[in-house]
Amino acid sequence: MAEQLSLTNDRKEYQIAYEQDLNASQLEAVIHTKGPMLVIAGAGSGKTRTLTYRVARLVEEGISPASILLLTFTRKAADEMLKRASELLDRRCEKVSGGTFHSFAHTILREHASHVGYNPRFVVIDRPDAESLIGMLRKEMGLSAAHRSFPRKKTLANIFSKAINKTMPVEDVIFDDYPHFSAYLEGIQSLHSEYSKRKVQHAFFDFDDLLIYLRRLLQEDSEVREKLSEKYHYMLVDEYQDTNQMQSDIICLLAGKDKNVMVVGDDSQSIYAFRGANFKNIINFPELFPGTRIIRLEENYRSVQPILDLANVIIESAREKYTKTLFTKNSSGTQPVLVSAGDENSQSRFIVDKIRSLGNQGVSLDEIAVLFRAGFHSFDLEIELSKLTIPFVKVGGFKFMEAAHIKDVLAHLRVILNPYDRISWYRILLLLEKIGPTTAERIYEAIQEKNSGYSGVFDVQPKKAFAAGLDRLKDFFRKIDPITHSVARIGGDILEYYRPLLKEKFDDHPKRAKDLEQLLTIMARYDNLERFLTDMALEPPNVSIEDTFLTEQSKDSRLTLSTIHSAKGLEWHTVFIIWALDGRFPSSHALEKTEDLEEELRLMYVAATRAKENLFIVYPMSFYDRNIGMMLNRPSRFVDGISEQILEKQFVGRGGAHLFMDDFSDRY
DNA sequence: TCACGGAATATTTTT
DNA sequence: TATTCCGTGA
Repeated sequence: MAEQLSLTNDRKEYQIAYEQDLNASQLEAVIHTKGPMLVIAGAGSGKTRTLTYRVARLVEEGISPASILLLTFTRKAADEMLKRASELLDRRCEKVSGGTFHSFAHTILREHASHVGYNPRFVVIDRPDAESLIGMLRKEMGLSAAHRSFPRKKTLANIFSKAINKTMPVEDVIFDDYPHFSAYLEGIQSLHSEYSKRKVQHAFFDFDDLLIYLRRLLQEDSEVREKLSEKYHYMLVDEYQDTNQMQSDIICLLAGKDKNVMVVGDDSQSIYAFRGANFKNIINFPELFPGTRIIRLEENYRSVQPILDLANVIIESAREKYTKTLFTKNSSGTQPVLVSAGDENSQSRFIVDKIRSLGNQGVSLDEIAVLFRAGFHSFDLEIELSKLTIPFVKVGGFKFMEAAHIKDVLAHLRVILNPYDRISWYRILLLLEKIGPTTAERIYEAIQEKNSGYSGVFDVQPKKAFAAGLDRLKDFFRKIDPITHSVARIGGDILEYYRPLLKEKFDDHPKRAKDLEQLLTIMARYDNLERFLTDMALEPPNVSIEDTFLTEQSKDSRLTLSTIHSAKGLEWHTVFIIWALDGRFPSSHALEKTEDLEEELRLMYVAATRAKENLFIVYPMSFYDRNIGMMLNRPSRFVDGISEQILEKQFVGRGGAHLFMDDFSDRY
């Protein structure tokens, strides 16, 4: 404390007017210098602002930017904060190390992987890659043939990842979350160990491995650990409620002796427990770091009071939490409404009608969002919106990097760097006419036998059926030279080779060809192939496929459809939450376990606190869910029975009031 | 062995 | 909506 005072007294002149720009609690967090600190930041309480100012403050105090490490969950978040800090202060802030846990792990491991016995030339594989590897193994091991309902590869990847992230054996994950697969326990376990083995063989690191290996490195190599904790003398961690055990361990290991760790989060907004996040990390932090200063940010700068009142009521029933009550100085505003619609379609039509009248009041489409529990909940609404040609974006939908055609192109690049990459060879070979899994396997083996990198493919003797296709592939590989050719040049060659295949494979090839052009522009920014591929896995450009296709003007005014998960941290003038039907939200999957139900509750809280001015919570009055064979007809338990004073009730009949839909399309 | 078609299926997913 | 999976015929 004394030290801190002297610091502030010594240098009275600051470029930034901290006292003016921040409220009392924010200021307290920002000027804190030494020792651990936990900031409990309620929704809309200026969390990002606080982090940004603190980065600037540390730099202004004379701390070297390179010794500050800012860890976030998305690259975008880190970039954004550092950019803002630079605008506040000066360009020194750009030198702060910032990024995701995964990209940080990647950087460290590239340098030190060999210290713990790993191949430093590892390849980072993303989720779909991991899934296809699992899919291949499942087939090889004959598991799907033996049992009709053996889990799908996607499910398997989920199970494996969950086991890692929750630090649990696979067995327990199945027992807890997938009891219906317990009959296949043995098969799943042997598949899992095979998967781990193959990853090591191929030097594949999946996302989880990055964290595991980093932790292991820090645990086992004290020299590296000390070097790093010396280097990153100040750590700031965002969204701490969504960290898992591994991430918390990593922070502890890095904290060094001064423990200048600031973590920021909101336990009430923890919504990733299903994949291993442990919101108790936030509650345990002060125990882990004795002497932690705890600061609460409770003043909300986003929503009107009636919305906060509802949010506070919703979260009140959470069992384990840091208590905080959001308030705002903005006390006016309209009440949130619970809307009961006839059926799914009248729910959709209610939204459409409401959007129309909001449009008349001058609220543009990009200020409105429709939020839901699961991706497919918006299908009916999407149809309705398309009918009326109302432009919308669905976020959390298809990712640019995960599209088949993009992955096809990347596969060609990957085998150049890593000729053992079985996933990519399969992908490349299966594109060719008359080559199926069996043939692909044979060719792959033949390539490996030569042990001469990707040029092993030159010696493969093709059968007549696929000779033409394979010859084209060989020609392509002969043409390139990874040493002298630029990334973009190789990319160009791939495209030339791939275009005919693209036309064969996809009906919508013109659209996809455009995506590929875009990919080529991205490649042009890289001079290192390895770098490019890693970035594509770890920090893919955040464009959805449709985005590349839209004109600039239609981009600025589109309605947002989003899962609640993808809406975290965002805000809109008007928010609709649809399918607020008990059994859908909370999901019927979550009804059995208290923790699961609690997470659903927090999800509702997150959804509600996205709204600035208007909040509509909508549900169809009755809906038959064939999966559980039940009629759902009660509103979500999280909003049912809340008094009219907090939550107004409305009814919309079947069909809705639908008068002026013809001329609607002209309006946007 | 491969290609194709149709049916079944689906919680959420920053990396 | 869009994938994934399986059965069928060539």
